[in-house]
Amino acid sequence: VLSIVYTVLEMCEDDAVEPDVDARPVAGVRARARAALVAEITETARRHLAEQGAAGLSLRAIARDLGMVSSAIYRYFPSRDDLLTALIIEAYDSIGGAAEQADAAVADRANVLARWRAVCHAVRQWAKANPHEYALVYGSPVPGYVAPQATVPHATRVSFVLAGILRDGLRLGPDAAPQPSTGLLTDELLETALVGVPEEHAVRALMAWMELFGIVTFELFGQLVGAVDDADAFFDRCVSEMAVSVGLVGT
Amino acid sequence: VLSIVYTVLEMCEDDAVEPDVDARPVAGVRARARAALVAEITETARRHLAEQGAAGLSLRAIARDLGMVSSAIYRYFPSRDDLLTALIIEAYDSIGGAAEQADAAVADRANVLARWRAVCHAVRQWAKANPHEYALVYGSPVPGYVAPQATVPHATRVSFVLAGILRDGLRLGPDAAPQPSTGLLTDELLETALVGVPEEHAVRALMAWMELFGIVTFELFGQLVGAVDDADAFFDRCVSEMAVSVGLVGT
DNA sequence: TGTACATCAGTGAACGCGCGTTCACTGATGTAC
DNA sequence: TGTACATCAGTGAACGCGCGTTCACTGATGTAC
Repeated sequence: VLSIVYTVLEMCEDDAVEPDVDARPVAGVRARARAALVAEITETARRHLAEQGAAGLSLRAIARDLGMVSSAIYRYFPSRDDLLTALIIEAYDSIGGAAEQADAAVADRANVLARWRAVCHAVRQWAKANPHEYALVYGSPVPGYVAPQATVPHATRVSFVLAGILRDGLRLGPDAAPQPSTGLLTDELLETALVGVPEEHAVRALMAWMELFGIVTFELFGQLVGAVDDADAFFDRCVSEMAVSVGLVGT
Repeated sequence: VLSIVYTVLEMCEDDAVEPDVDARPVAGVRARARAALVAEITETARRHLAEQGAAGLSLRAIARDLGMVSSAIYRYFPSRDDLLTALIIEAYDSIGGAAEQADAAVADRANVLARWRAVCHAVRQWAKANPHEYALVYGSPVPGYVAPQATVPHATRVSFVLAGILRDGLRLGPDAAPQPSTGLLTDELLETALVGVPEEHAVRALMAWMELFGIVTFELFGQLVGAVDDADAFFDRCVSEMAVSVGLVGT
């Protein structure tokens, strides 16, 4: 079912990896036109998502916007759900990229507190700039839709950034030995993102991660109205508190 | 617009407050039939919500279930949004009631840790038992719908329970003097739920509140798949950690 | 290099379904004199 | 107590709109000999 999506990803990579695409202009004219249209459809869908949310996403409306007939979309996406999957992956990559960029922008790699703060603020900024994309991936599940396994690596990018900062803060090299299984967390987690992190810190790391998204979600979905005056300052304060509880700075 | 909802609430109260309703059987036969039907509609809507989520909520389907014509619903609810409002209020009251009950069930009122844990677990249990209701109030906003002011008091019930426990833990009487405004939190909050709570504790209380719902949301919406093995034990551990960070128990 | 065939993009019509809301109307229930 | 009138519940048809998906088809683009 997802073959199209994979095809798209492959094509995008092809475009990026193959610089001399003009050297063979004959072959793949159709393929390139196809890739361009897939991109155009996804982009239009992304715009509709941003404007009206996932519920208002309609193949017909997208086709209308592109000046084509609705059935033509089926040449590129086998169904609405596959288009949704493409958008979900895009959203995860977008927020994940924002987090990675914010982390990388801190020159002093040893300043884990600055990196932590940068990433948290980047997540919040991204969410505020893309509320519907955020709701698509971190809000209520779309009814009747189950995210395919292919989305997972994209979904974990933010957590890997945060975990990396924590590991740097704890001075754990990439060769750290995995901690014994705690029963609470999966071996998968303890052997990848949180490898070498003691259980106590691992749990608190997960908590801070959920807290970060809990705060962003509550602010974005309007649950803080009437409770918080200065949302920016409040969030900054929360980020600092979380940095302490996660062990990045001493109390 | 919400007059119907108010009418419903009034009626329900009337039924509860007035025990000798049979003493005046003539007057209000129509009114009682009306109240019964409003209740039936809301109940059917609640069932549909539980089964298919807010997106699948349709006046026509509800009318069909009740064996009446779709336009008849408009005798009781002026629009779909008003029905949604009724459901939102019901959901908030349901989870709020669950929290209050869990708190009240702890006999030893001085054992604030036990009360804290009981309420947190009640919130999670309610969410797991009523995922669509939870998503309705704590998930993505329903597109095109803005919650009227009337929902606010129902929405705050859980937070009042948690705040009450915190205030008991800090041994603050009901006559505590409000703390000076911090600039972060609203005066409204500092003068009601968190009256007398020092700013440091107030911020951490809000954080724990958001964290609680962040955890429940992530678990419910599937974000923890692959990271957590024993969800029950993990949640319990989180609740204990939060109790510490909020100042209910010493480290 | 030219031709025959296969592949593919896009069309247009249709299927079958759903929805919220309005409106004129019938009949029953309550109310005032 | 009985009658005239007003209120209200529920009907049935209609408006106007949307959607995802299928299918037979045309015409253009690529491919193999």
